[in-house]
Amino acid sequence: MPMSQSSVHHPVRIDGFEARNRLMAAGLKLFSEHGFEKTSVRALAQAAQVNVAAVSYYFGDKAGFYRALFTESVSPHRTTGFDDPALGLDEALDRFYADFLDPLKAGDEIRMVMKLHFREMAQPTGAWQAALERDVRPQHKALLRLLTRALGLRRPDLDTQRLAITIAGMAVHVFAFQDGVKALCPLLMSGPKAIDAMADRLAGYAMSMIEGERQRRAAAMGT
Amino acid sequence: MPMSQSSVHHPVRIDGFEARNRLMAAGLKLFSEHGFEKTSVRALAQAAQVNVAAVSYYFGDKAGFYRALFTESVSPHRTTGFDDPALGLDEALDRFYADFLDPLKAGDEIRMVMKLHFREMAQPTGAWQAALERDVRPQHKALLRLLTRALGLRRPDLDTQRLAITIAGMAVHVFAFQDGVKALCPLLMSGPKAIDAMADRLAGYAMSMIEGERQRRAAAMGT
DNA sequence: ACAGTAAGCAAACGATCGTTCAAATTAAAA
DNA sequence: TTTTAATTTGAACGATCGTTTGCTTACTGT
Repeated sequence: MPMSQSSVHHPVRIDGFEARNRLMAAGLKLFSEHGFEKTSVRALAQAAQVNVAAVSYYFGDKAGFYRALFTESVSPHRTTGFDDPALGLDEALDRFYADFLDPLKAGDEIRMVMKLHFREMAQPTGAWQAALERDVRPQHKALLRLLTRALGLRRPDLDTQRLAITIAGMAVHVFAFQDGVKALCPLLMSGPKAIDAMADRLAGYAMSMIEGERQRRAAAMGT
Repeated sequence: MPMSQSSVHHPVRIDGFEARNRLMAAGLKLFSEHGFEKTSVRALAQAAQVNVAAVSYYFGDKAGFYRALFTESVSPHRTTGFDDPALGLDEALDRFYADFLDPLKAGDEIRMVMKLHFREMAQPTGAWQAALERDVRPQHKALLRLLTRALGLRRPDLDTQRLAITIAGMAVHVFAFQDGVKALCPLLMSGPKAIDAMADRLAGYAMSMIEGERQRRAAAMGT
């Protein structure tokens, strides 16, 4: 078994971590490209230029390797503080969508992490459920707070939930189906400026939706 | 090659087409549940109560079986005629979302077909690309026509594309991530009445978005 | 009645998979 | 230097996979 930290009395050599890191990089690439099943341990070892037994040596087994890769990867969604009461509703939504779509402009790594995550949604192995509770749920709650405040409610109800799910879903959609979007209209998601424009439009859509919901509630109140 | 006629006298032996149909049913269930890779030919044969060789016999090989299953399955999205110019915009959107979300209320079969399709999106094997051109593209064009008319344009531009993608995406989202939605808020998608309510809200959201886009265009025109 | 054919079946094949193991290698510790 | 432990290695194992192969059964047409 590999040691995880260098002890004072018995320092270990650091070469081992490099092999581990190379495996992680190769795993992110291959798993996100071909999925868990179609990626063999031998292909991983060859891509990382390590021995076949390295996966078992460092991660126990293939599934453990995948789990480590999934949990140790940077969380792709980093929309923070958009529900700050000091922000106006339009500012909050602008920040939300800008932060959410930002990884689309970034390099390969984050995009590969995203692909891993969305693969998990369609074929949950349990690793995704943990990520949902840790990453998604808090953002949903924050969005719920923002909407509850914007609609002048004391507590979120079912319609607030519907609105929150849909507002977040618009951003998730362009992430998950960017290949399909590119097939339908290639210009929409190509280049950082197109991404920014999309985020801007999404924020506008959300504003309209919230305003419409406000009117719908007022009308329902009247009857 | 299999040929088959129904026997009148001694229906002891199973008709060839029945074995094929049983394989299709089992394949839809297992493939949508566990994916292509994790579904073995032996598991398929056992579930369909046929011999292991039946898959090769009727479909050539496992991949051919999957392809046949994917293409012969009923197309899950059947939103038709929502872009009829005789319909009002609100009526058109109502019909669009109602038709789109309708399969969520239906039995297991359509739901399994949907799961197959969304699996394909995350891990395209080529079968999905064909379905996109055949099923998705026409609906996108129809939605584009509807929006072009609603916005008073002569031809759709990039912003019209963004609007169309997003409006359709709201419906796709609740389909593709219904498990995630259920994890976040179980009440939202449980039962036919909840589905109807969701479709109703989505139509309202889309109306608000279109109205907002109209105003944004008018404002942009003024500057 | 008898050939012809579609259908069903058990068994086996070759390939690939994930994993294990014992020996070899390396570098730090004593 | 010797000792010790972490790492690397190539080979092999057992299991499972998709597919093929003869062979038997059941039915049809003449």
